[in-house]
Amino acid sequence: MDGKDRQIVRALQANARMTNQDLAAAVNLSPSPCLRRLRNLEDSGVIRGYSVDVDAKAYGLPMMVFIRIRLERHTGSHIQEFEARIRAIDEVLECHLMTGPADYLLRVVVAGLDHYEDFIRNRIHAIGGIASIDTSIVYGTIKKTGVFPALPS
Amino acid sequence: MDGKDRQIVRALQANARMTNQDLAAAVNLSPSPCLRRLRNLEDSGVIRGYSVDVDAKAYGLPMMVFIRIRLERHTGSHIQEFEARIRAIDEVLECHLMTGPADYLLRVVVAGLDHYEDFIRNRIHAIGGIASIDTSIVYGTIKKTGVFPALPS
DNA sequence: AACTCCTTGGCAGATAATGCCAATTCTGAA
DNA sequence: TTCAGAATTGGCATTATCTGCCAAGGAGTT
Repeated sequence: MDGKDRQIVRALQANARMTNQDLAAAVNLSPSPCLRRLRNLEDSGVIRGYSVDVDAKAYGLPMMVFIRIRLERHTGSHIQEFEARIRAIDEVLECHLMTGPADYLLRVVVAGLDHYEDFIRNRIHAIGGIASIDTSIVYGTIKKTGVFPALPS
Repeated sequence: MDGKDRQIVRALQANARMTNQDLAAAVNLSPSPCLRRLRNLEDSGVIRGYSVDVDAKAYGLPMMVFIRIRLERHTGSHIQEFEARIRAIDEVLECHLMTGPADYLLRVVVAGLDHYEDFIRNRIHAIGGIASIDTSIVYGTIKKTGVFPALPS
């Protein structure tokens, strides 16, 4: 992982479907070594996968919610159980373990308030062992980028 | 935006660099109409762009932080100023306007505690008009997916 | 039933990906 | 400084993919 690899990463974060030729041009390499570096990044796990940024409202999921959750017990088995259940819920796009009063922060997308109520009642509360749930609904997104800041190479 | 478009979206969210032929096979279309649908989704803005999921630690940004910010004043000009300044900060990958006691939720990546202190002092506090800042450091990520839940087609 | 509109599938030329090999650059040691 | 070894690069040829065009199929309407 050197400066060139970081350049490749940032170029792809800005447009992951650019052709290898364009990518090579963007980072001042010829296509061959550029592709080899890319495969290395993929094989070594630095690049986890490629995704697409979709307008959730247009797709049919107009409501985005952040949820902070605190558990009643922090023993290993309760944590394992909770995390496994969370991973299995399709509406949960992200779940992070954090410092602070809440244990977890979840990012969730739903089709509306009805769907959200159903989600909380039948998916989250169904897990059990939850001490508190704190919901914040997203009004709007000021910024959303997948491009990392440049590092002093 | 019909069921087929949603299939295309989810397939690409799972692997945005798959070839059009593979995508077509995955959604039971031939390459031609599949590509046309894809171009439609791109041109209509449903697809905002393509990105790559990179291991931030391997890249050199081992620390991820969520920050909740409340403003002192909520007049239009203060809000515009704050949002414009936030958009210009490379370390801020996401910024959402939310319900609840905090106005904004930011997702930030930094190279370490020193970098974070510099970020708060010289980027965030420099904006002015901020009533409170509440930091939560991410210990680990339980789940992170770009794939939307399927909708009743 | 006939018409129209939208979507699809196949074909062909243009474009891009990728394995191989020689040439170059870089590194470390004498 | 000089040299040897290793890693990286660039070019080429083959293979695979993309993409515009046109005719065919299907759904909905009058």
